[in-house]
Amino acid sequence: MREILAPILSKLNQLKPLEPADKEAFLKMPCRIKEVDSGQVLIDEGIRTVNCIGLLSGFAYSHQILQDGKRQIISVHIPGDFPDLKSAILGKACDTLQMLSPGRIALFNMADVQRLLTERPAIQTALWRETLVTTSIVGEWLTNVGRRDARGRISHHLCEFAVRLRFAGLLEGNAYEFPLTQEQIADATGLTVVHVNRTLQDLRRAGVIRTKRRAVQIVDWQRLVQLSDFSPRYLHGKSEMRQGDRPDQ
Amino acid sequence: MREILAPILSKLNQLKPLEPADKEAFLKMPCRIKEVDSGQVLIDEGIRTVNCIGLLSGFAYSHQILQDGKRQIISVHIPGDFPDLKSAILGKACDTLQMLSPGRIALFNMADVQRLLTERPAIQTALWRETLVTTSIVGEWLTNVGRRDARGRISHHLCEFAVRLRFAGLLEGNAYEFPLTQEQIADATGLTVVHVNRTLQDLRRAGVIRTKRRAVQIVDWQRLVQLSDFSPRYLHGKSEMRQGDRPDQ
DNA sequence: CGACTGATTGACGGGATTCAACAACCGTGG
DNA sequence: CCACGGTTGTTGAATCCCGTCAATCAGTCG
Repeated sequence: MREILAPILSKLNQLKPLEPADKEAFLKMPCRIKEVDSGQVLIDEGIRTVNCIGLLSGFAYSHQILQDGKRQIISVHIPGDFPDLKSAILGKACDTLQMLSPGRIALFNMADVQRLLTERPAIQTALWRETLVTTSIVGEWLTNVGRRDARGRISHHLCEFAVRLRFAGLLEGNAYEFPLTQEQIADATGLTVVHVNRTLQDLRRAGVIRTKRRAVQIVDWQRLVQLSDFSPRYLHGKSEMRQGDRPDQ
Repeated sequence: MREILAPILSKLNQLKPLEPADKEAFLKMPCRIKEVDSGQVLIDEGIRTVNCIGLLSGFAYSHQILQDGKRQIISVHIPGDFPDLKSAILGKACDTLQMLSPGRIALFNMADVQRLLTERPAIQTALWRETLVTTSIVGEWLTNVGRRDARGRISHHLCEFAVRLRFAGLLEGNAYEFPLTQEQIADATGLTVVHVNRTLQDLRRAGVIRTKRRAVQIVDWQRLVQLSDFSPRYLHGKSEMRQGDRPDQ
């Protein structure tokens, strides 16, 4: 029953091994399933949040907008994530959560979640760890934007996304759907669209990647890793992929 | 008794109101107090952590170093913080924690902390919230580095630091000790030392700030806020300072 | 006093931005 | 089926913010 929640449960279980009773308690929690469109706003900045969202399919992103209209993407969420956990626990959203692609979400009532957390400490630990891994990723993005050039920044994002998908069991080969437009890549990397465009061409010409619409194929994983100084340590994935490992192995 | 732990307890209590029993349980937890030097490394990248650190006095920072020697500072910690909570809960450090100034820390055994967390859920919530506020701050730094120019980035840091000190009860007037050297400011803002130096001169010449050694005096708070598009919302401080408020009011 | 760290300055170069088009691609509807 | 409008991707030229290199100055401490 409730197999639709499988991606979430599987992720929680990766973060902290759950006992059958934990899983049962989680699955018994009331929730509403909702189909959402690409571009749909799930949580808006400044909103008081009463629900907690689990992402079942599709991709989402959190971003902030400055007064002068500039935008920064803070994180990208993949199926299995709780993209607004921060807002939910702190009770106040300070960035906007929006879908990158059509998808499906599960809505939980915060009161139910709070009860679950006290009754099943393992689940609280799992969720806490999820927020910590998120912190870790944001920190890595900060390093990315602060200390790498355009090639490195974009390469790093491509690596990270591949490995995250892989940890979540959503990537088999070396090609995947990369749900960001060039403008969104720009807003995630602190660059401009124009420069992202040129840098992507650069990477293609160098034979490192191939792109087709929203799909990316990694041709030379080693080089991509080298260009971006990528090491998956910070993702705290269970399978402990070593640097230099290819995502398709 | 154990008044030395006051800064930590007070911060926890701000994040989540604690009952006397919570405070008592916290204070009864065994801990070791340690004086630390400026520059001392508390946790190194890649280390498995068995202790949990509370910062009692002085300032610390977390940073990552890339292969080519470039460095990015991820966060600055002030008294009352648990600067390595992430590493402690995830069990593995992926950045380096180092003192910015001489100070004093409290060392707790992770096993004791884990026990406390299950016995006193309010404390777990408080600590969880602390990690969430940290995430929030790192996200704001990301926006800072990704989407603001040098003036904005440095101004933003000055604002943030002032408000954080204020929330922690460590700032009365409009002047404070800013524990970062220009090189460290550069590593926090994704700039170079040279450019930080020129930008600081710029801010001084414009009559926005005054600096003397490691001390900063904010002359024109309004302008500093405007330059950096600063809004303290993301700090989730208890006193809900509105934008435009001056730190000395 | 020397040695060291941190702050400052100048000249020069380059990676990234800006502005302003244009092309390709998409789903939609006549 | 193709015309059409909107989004996304692509290109070129000029500009600039910031980086690089290298040297000097100022303060601190043993």
